[in-house]
Amino acid sequence: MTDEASFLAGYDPRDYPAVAVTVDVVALTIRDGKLCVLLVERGEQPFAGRRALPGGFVREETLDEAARRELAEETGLLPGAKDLERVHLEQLRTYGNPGRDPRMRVVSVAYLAFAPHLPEPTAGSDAARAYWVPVEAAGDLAFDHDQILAEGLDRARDKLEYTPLATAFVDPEFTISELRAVYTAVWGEELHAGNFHRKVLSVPGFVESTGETATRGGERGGPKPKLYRAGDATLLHPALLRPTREDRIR
Amino acid sequence: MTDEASFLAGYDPRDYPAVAVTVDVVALTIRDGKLCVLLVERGEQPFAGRRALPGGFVREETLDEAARRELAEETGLLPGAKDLERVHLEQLRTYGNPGRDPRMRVVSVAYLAFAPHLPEPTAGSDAARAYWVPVEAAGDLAFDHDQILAEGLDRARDKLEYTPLATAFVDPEFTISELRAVYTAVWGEELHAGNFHRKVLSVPGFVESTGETATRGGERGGPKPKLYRAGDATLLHPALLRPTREDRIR
DNA sequence: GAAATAGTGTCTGTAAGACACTATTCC
DNA sequence: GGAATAGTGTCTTACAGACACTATTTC
Repeated sequence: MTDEASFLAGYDPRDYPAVAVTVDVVALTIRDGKLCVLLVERGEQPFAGRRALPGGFVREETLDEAARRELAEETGLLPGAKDLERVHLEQLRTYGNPGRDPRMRVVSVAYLAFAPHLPEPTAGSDAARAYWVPVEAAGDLAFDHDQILAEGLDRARDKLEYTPLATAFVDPEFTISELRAVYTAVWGEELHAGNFHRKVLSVPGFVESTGETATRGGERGGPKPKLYRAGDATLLHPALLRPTREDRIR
Repeated sequence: MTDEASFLAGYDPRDYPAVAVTVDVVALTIRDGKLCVLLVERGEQPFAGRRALPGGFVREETLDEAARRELAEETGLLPGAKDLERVHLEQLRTYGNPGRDPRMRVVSVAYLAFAPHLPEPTAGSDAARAYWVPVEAAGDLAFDHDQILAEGLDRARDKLEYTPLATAFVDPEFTISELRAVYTAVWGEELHAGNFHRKVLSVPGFVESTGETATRGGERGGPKPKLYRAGDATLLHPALLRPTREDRIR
């Protein structure tokens, strides 16, 4: 019993306690100036009728592919659609406490998705029960999804500081004000417009000018702003730190 | 078929492709001024004889517990030992590409462990083939463990900047020089002793003085340094940034 | 015209890094 | 004594945040 075949035989999955692997997606976008998360209303037990993060079982695919597929199914976007390709996806954390799903042992790999304004998902059949909910109104989710959402929000807030993630929430061409609106929506804090403007332009590779100007000013007045697109930086240096809160340190 | 029992029945694990869930641990420590990782020599197929990260199947336990148990088994430390409790453990990332294990679909939750100098693991039977290896000599591992190790090292280097993680690598009472030695070992860069000293003391909650002084100076001379212990900060503010390297930004 | 916004100028306090220097200890 | 280290002082430069101000645009 030393050849490889015997070891392969020795690892019959039925020898081990059954574990299911799922992906759950914390998909964030900004609608009407508010940070929103994509939720689905569960039609099945357990937690039937409760809201939950979109997710499902992993198939013969990578974990990343599973997350993007689930997101496509729940938003009603076609796999391969331009909108979907622009969605930034990254792994958040894996949740696997025994008992987190009453049916069986389920280990869930949570993903974080950042999207510019996607259409309201009403088209596809799978997506019929999915909708965007402002994060402050997104409590009381099924399973341990409250915790997953909370950690996803923390991660998103952190990453705005030291990565150009905010550009994933806006159109390919954007104004500095639109970018600032992302920060205020995600952080829930007002930022000084003038200082923010200078700061963004001073960070190498954060944004680059398109040379163009918007066709009109703001709805309530103001000059036509210049347009920018995302630069080639993957890290912001120096970082764009949010106002320090003592309680984040201890 | 609308009651919960029928749904539970509907989720018989044998309806789904078999997936195994494991934990793998990137355990880091500093020995002789070098950053080292705990590796095991595999005795079984696949990859028999190759070095790999310690790990194993998840049982009826949380993922965190599984990681700590695996670490205990491979280091030969007793579960519950003081040394083991002082090890800082955190989840790194989950790896689940199809084909990463030739036997079957294996999804591995990788953990990062930071330990002060643990004994060389020669005692227990499981630990007989485990040893600490300087990270620069730790290439060519089994499975996708090279990638896991690389991402673990990246994470460790990042976390030294903005968390008091370095204190997890030293004894409960330590000198500023010992702390600096952690930074130089993990970052692989020399740091200016004077500026480092002042910086560490200026960050609120990073270290606190014990009031004591070491019983003797350095091996090659120098005054008796003061002793410190870890403070109550969970984030360093302002952060202790490593010398900026352009290539980390793009 | 009134109100709002884009973008810039300036000042202040804090922090990082370079360099210098003293005092102390080990060999 | 010689060499290494602990710890502090000082100077320069960079940056964050506060505040002010002008120019431009919408209603």
